[in-house]
Amino acid sequence: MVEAVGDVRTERERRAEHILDTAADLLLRHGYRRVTIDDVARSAGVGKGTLYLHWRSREELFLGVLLREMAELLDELVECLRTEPADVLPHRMGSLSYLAAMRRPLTRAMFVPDVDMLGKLVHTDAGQAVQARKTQINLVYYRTLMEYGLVRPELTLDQLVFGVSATNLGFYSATALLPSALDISVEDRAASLAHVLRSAFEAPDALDHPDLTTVAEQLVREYTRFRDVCRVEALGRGREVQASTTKSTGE
Amino acid sequence: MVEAVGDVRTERERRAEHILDTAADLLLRHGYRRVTIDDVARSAGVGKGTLYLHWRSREELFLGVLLREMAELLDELVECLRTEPADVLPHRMGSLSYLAAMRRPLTRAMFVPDVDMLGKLVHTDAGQAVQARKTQINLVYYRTLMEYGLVRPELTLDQLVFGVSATNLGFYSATALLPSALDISVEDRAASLAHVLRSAFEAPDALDHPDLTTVAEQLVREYTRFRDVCRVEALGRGREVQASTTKSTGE
DNA sequence: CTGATGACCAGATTTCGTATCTGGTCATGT
DNA sequence: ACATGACCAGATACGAAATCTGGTCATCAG
Repeated sequence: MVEAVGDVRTERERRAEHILDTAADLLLRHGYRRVTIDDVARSAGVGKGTLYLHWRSREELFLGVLLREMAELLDELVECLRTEPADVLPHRMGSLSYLAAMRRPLTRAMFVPDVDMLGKLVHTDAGQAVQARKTQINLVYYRTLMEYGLVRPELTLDQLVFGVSATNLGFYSATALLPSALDISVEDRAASLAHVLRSAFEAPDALDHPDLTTVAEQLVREYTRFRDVCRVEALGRGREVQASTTKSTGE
Repeated sequence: MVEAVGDVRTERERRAEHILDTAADLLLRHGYRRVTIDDVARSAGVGKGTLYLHWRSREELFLGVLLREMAELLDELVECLRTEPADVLPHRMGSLSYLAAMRRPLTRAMFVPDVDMLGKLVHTDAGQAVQARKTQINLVYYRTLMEYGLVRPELTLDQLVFGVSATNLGFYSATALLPSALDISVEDRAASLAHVLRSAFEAPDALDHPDLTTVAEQLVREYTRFRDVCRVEALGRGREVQASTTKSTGE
């Protein structure tokens, strides 16, 4: 087993971050379809092969960009939860997520979805895997809310998950699909979403719930963990050193 | 002016309906992209030119199919409203519409939207015009509800329109975009939509409102009128007899 | 004379072979 | 040990020729 020197590891990370910065910039300016590996390498000032030292394919590289974006978004949410525990409530979480996602072009494109910017990226198998992850963390969220009685007691978990997901989907898609949505400010749209989520899914007395802080802390823990996973995966595993020739038995 | 014998007019209509039947069948089986004007004419057993006696273009013909489908859907809703005035309430209307739309492959494709079946049809200018019509009739519906105090009093018309539209959009899109939606029956999805619409937009005492029957009747009138417009437009205006050469002054 | 028809045409679409581009590898250099 | 860019196969873009199809209208039937 190799215990690398701290410096080396950090250097790798810095480079990976820099490449992601470049890729994000190009992605934003030209769209997934038009940005080539060579473009990214040249703009980042590294050799093309170097990219493959971090990510196994073009797809993984750009997925890394998206993952890092998600991580930043999670950071924002965690920050909110820390300063204001009541933000765990579905209607607060919902509108905060909506606003945060809409503020960032890349996440907005991801949710809307902007086919011109991200193209087929989200529809690849790896892209679906990311979506699945998001679903998974959401499930944790819903389950926790339910456990602590913050949602309407008459709802089953399935009903909650489907209902909230469908509702959110509608508001996210509205930007692109409802022409009338353009006449309404983002804030008003977020407020509308909050209203729907609160009245349809939130327990009436949720705001006065005694365990609000506990739930918030628990969610902060979960989200932080998930954010870290996203961060790490964003930087790429590179080509796993596969002991092919030498049967290195751990030395 | 020509007052045609009743028979002739009916004959025209019968033919138009028959052509629409054929077109609908082909549309369902092969999709908009693949069905040609010749296919429809041949299958319907009429000359190609005959189609242009009813519709000005291929696009209008297939839009006719959709319009007739919408008319049938409206018929269903009107029937519900007649037998049960309480169905005017947003949550009832919402789930009834959802169920009716999902039951019919063509309307489902229209709402979902199934890009393979309808292709670019809905995105043409004429297609957008149909959408605009739908928006318009919806506006009438919302305005009426508001006028009679059947929706939450704190909501403005804009908030109501946007909120309900976005919510609906989410549930309609869920079929295609949320993988988890497939594990839930159509009825349960409709029930979920109803729950959201009721709790978010409906006045708490709406069910006991004294004017429910009046509102239902008014809506029946509006919807019937709209349905008739759809029916007529579905059969096509054909080439308007444009007195070009002869200045026919009624003779 | 009215109304239906299908041969006809221009423009759109598809096909298919060629040329270019690009993701990914790896021998080489540092 | 690690970074690099020349290199290659397969994907993609391109373009011209061939085919198809929406729409028209001269012609014909009743």
